[in-house]
Amino acid sequence: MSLKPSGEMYLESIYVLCKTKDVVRSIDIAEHMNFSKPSVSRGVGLLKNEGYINVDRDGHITLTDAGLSHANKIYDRHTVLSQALILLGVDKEIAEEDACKIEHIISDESFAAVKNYLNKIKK
Amino acid sequence: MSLKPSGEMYLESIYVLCKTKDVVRSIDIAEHMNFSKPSVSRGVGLLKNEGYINVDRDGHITLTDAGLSHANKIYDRHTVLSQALILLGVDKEIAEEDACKIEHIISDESFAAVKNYLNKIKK
DNA sequence: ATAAAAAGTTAGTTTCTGCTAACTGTGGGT
DNA sequence: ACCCACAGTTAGCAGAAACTAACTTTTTAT
Repeated sequence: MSLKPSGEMYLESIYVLCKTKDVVRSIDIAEHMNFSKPSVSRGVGLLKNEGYINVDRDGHITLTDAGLSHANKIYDRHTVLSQALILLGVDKEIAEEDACKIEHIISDESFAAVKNYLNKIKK
Repeated sequence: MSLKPSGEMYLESIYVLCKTKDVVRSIDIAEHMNFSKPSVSRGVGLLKNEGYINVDRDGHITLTDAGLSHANKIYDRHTVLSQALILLGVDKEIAEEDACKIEHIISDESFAAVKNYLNKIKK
């Protein structure tokens, strides 16, 4: 049972929310992603079962090592892809949206190539 | 009821098959996509209902104007995206696979930007 | 203390898109 | 004429991932 696109999205949201809030709950994720509470409840349950997050009895969510490393990977993809698109002249808004979709499906190889290109250009 | 990723894939396959065969049937699509006959049967039925293809009583499939224009669009995306990735150093095989996935989800704006970049570089 | 608001869960629905099993229909070869 | 192979369809299953409605449980505020 590997992480699916939707699981990655939840993980990424948790990661982002952790940076600005001291505590992350399901409801915060629901608001951030604009999903219903039951959807998040289910998503969070899966991530917990798969060992990517911990949920204490106050409903406070934290990333495990596996969760953090995966979230880092996805977040890196998000950053690099949106930056690359912006560099090509795409509006920030749209670049973000597209990065959100592409980050889950692009292969490691292609992503590495894009990242490499971006790094070269930035100099 | 707009075209979903899977519908776009069927359309693209039909388009590609049309270029090498004089007649395209469901079974040809099934072989080309490595899908079962019932899956293709359903997919073809949807495309027909939505007005993207015509199927005559011999089972011969042709693209309508709407179908052709959509197929052209997707095929263009496929070509441009895979070329762009190859240019960045990605293996042809992997570039093709990634293009297949990205072509359905990238926005018009981002695609235009990539295409523009590719055209500039090619000169 | 009690009522209301907030958070989370359960149950069941929907949509998408693949699958298998089993059927129908059609055309060719013997 | 008869049987088989090929093409296509029907019916039903599976699993991912969203939703609503309707709980329960917990927290807060008067």
